Order: sequence, then structure tokens, then C-alpha cells
Amino acid sequence: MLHEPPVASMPPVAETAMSEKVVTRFAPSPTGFLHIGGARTALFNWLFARKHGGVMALRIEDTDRERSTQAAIDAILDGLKWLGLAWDGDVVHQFARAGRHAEAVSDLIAQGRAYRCYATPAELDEMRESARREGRPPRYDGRWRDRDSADAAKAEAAGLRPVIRLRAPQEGETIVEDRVQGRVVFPNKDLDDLVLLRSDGTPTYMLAVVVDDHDMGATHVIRGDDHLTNAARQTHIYQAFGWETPVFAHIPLIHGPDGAKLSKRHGALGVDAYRAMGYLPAALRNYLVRLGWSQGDREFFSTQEMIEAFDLSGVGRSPARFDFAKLENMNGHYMRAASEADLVAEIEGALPYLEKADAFRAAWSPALKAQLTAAMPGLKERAKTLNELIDGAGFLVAQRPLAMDAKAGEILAAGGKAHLAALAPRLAALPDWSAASTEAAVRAYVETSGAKLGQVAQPLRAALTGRSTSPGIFDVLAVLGRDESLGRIADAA
RNA sequence: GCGCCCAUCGUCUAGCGGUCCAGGACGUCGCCCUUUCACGGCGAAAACAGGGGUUCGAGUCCCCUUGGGCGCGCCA
Repeated sequence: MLHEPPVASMPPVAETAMSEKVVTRFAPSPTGFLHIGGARTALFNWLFARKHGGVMALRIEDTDRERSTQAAIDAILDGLKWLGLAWDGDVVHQFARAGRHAEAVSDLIAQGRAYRCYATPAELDEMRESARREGRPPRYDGRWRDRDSADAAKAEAAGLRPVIRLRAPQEGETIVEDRVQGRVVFPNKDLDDLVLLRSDGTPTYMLAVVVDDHDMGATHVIRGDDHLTNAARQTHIYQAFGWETPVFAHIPLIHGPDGAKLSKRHGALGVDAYRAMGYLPAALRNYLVRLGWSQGDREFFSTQEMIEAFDLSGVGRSPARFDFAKLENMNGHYMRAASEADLVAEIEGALPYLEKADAFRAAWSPALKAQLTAAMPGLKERAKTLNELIDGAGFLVAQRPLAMDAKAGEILAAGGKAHLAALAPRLAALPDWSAASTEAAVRAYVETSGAKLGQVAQPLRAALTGRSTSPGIFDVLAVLGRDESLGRIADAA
């Protein structure tokens, strides 16, 4: 997929005609997990590519050897897969292309569009320091921009290894035509001669991004708006190479609930955390797409509808805050709309990751799955996440004698036991055991005893589930079966 | 400090000069349904940051202020 153009004569870029195939790319740096902002960026790229019949490439920006880890790469890949955002083609590892990056730069040097700079880190610090002191923007002052070779030789002799800097335009302005931000103008005097190659010869991010996006044929660069200024700098690099820039679309960042930058304390968890919390990928996608993008009042989109509806013009320019309450609500909608079988399958798939699912992991079996499926209609109405679902289904795997929570204990203590004792023989005498037959028996008892239904149903619930809340009690009776139900009632009575 | 971006209910947003005394969703509150809790139904409170313009008319266009955010690395 990556072609390696000859270094000497850079081939002219294919014209980005309207008919050209759309190529988007998601380019995370593997210095951490895939956080929620990155996930949304990936989603937008994926949706855009799918909508236009194009492809989304995945590139790992691992040119920072110090901070890149394989664990992070695995987490990113895993996160994308879980979210259902499949990339096209092979994963591109940026560092593997360092040779190509360096070659491209030597071409720029030959053309006088880049130059060697021997300024030391200490000099650079001093430069920034004095600039700050004098109230000037902290920028490279271009001191090696036009030095003669004698100075360079002297520096070489002193053992200094140069970085390669871009000879950027110093006057005029650079315009980024952004599909989300509109036309953004940057005065060139505010953009300095950025480093292309480090003194050890490795490429910087700025250079690598441009060369890779070009070589990969990226037609659309959709990324967080923290890169907006970078787009101007990268435009300079594109110009130096004589390449056409891709279409830029800088989407606003996602903020935490307090409006501040998303931090780990807020919602900047890895997507694996959302899986552990029991969210459905489809629900997370739906929530994420509505964060910063909208199409009128519409809230719910199936994946296919999302692909059809998505467009860059619907992306807003103001940052959005992450709101767990809404995500939860949306997840609840997805769960209630899902079939019983699908939900059991979702649980099964998420079982290794779900919090507090130990009892289910241990007891998982075809029989339990059958029980879960049977109980699911009543369960899914009451849960907003898979974890809540598991929690609500806890009575299925609870061992006799059941532990009673505080409220359940109170219900039993406040006269509940007497009702259970009176009810037990009536239930035991039932010829067949079903929700309907147990309900009839309970209602008959209520009739004769003069109690309210709730006065009997609640103790039953406590005895059968150990809690004060559960799905409809007759469904619980049916799912648990005669022996287990009678046993639990006897335990509690 | 300099540059850039942003600003409608608590939150996500609709609104692309008049049909907006601003609509939807989440959340909140109330009522109904009801064996619990949910779900569901009905209803309520809740916003155009402030100030100048432009215009017959501004949430919608322009400017300023204020408040957020991002960037200014031999990080990405």
C-alpha cells in the first residue's frame, strides 16, 4: 500500500479530483491507551471513509522511541476492534519509514528548502528564555538559516551534529482551508523554521506526518483541533515538497464534565474501561458521534444510518463535554432494544472484562445462559449497562442460603416470614410451575389472607433474590424453578 | 506574552436574518401506570455570556469585552 517513490525525482502528486477515492487515516501515538477523544476521531475518520466508499488507514506514530510501547499499540488496536472500527490495509508503523523520511529531507536540502542548524539545546533554551523575558514569542530565530559553510565546518569540527530545519516563508500568511473550522489564516512571521530531522537523523513528527500522509495517499486529514496550528506548519512542508495538501478537518476536542481538558479523573479512560463498565460498542459509537456532530434533532443512528448521515458540515466547532449520564441512557436504550440472545452474547463476550462478574465467570454454563435468556426480558428493562444487568441477574447464581441485603432483611423481619410460611405449602402443591401458576397461587393466598399483594410479593422477593428490587417476582419464580424457589423460601421463612 | 479556535437550557444540541415570547435529547422535579425497582406515558422548571454596531428586522452578520480551549519542543 505504501509506494516508495524514487528520491531524486519526486513524482507529482495525483490530483485530488472529486472522483478520487477517499483515503482517511487515524494516526495515534502509542504513548498510552486509546482514549475517548481518539476513539471519536477514529470514528469520524471511519464514518467519512465508509460513507464515500473509501478506506481508513491506521498509522502508529511511534517516532518517539522513548515513549512508544508495544502495550500501547496493542491497546489501541484492541480498542479499535472492540469499537468495531476496522481499518483498511496493514498498520503503518511510522518509525519503520524513517529512511524514507530522511531521504525526502535530503532532497529538500539539495533544493535549498531546508538547512542544517547547529544551534545547541542550550542555545535554544536561552533563545526561548530571552524571548519570553522580552515579551516576544518563543521561537527559533533563524540564526543558521543563511550561515556559510565555513561556520558549518567549524561546528562540525567542534563535534556538533546538526538538525535539519525547514526554510519556512517568513512573510505573508499561510491559509488553512478547513472543512470544520473554515478559512484560518496564520501570519508566517508567527511560524518558525521547524525541525525536520533531529541531530541523530530521525524524523520529527511534523515531517513524518506530511511524508506519510502524502505517500499513503491520504485525501482527508480528520483530527483533533489541537493540530490546527500544526496544519499551517505542515502546509509549509507540503509547499516545500511541491505537494498538494490534503483536505483538513480539525474537530474540537472533548472536555471533561467540568469543562477542563479531559483527564484520567474525568472521562479520558481507555476504551477498555468503557468495555469494563459494560457499555455496548454500538451505544458508545452513537453517543460519540453525537458529541460534536449532529443532524437536526436526531439522536439515534444505527451504524448504517450513521454512515449515510455523517458529513463534515455537521461537525460543530465548539468543544463538547463528556457526559456519562447521557451515555448511560443511550446504552440503556440499546440494551432494551437488543434481543435476549444478543444480550446474552454481549455478556459472554464482555465477561472477561466486566467488573464484578466473578460469580458469572465461575458459573458460566449453557444452563446459566438459558436461565439468563429466560430472565432477560425482565432484566434488561432495569439495567443501563452490562454490569447492571449482571448485578440484577445476581440471584441466578446466588448460593443458598442467600445473603440478605439490609432492605430485604427488614422486609422479612417486618412480618414477611409469616406470609412466606403460609405461602410455601400452596406453592409446593402446584401441579405445574410457571409464572402464571405461581401468580395465581399467590393471588389466591392474598385474597384469603386479606393482605395487599405487595405485602406478600416483597417478602417473596427478599427470599428469592436477597434484595428489595428485582424483575417481576413471578418471572423470578419461574426462572429459578420449583426446587430452588421452594428452597429459598424455606430458608427465609 | 504571541497566534489560532470557541461561546444557545446543568449537559449534548436544533437554529444557517423574519415562521423563535427559541425546538429536541440527557439530567432534574411532579403526576400516572404498578408486587419492588425500572421501563413507559403526561407535564414542569431550565438557555441565546456582556456591550456596541449593520439592518425595516439579529440567537443568526461585524467589532470589542469577558470567559474557556489549543498551539508556540531535536513530544506527538
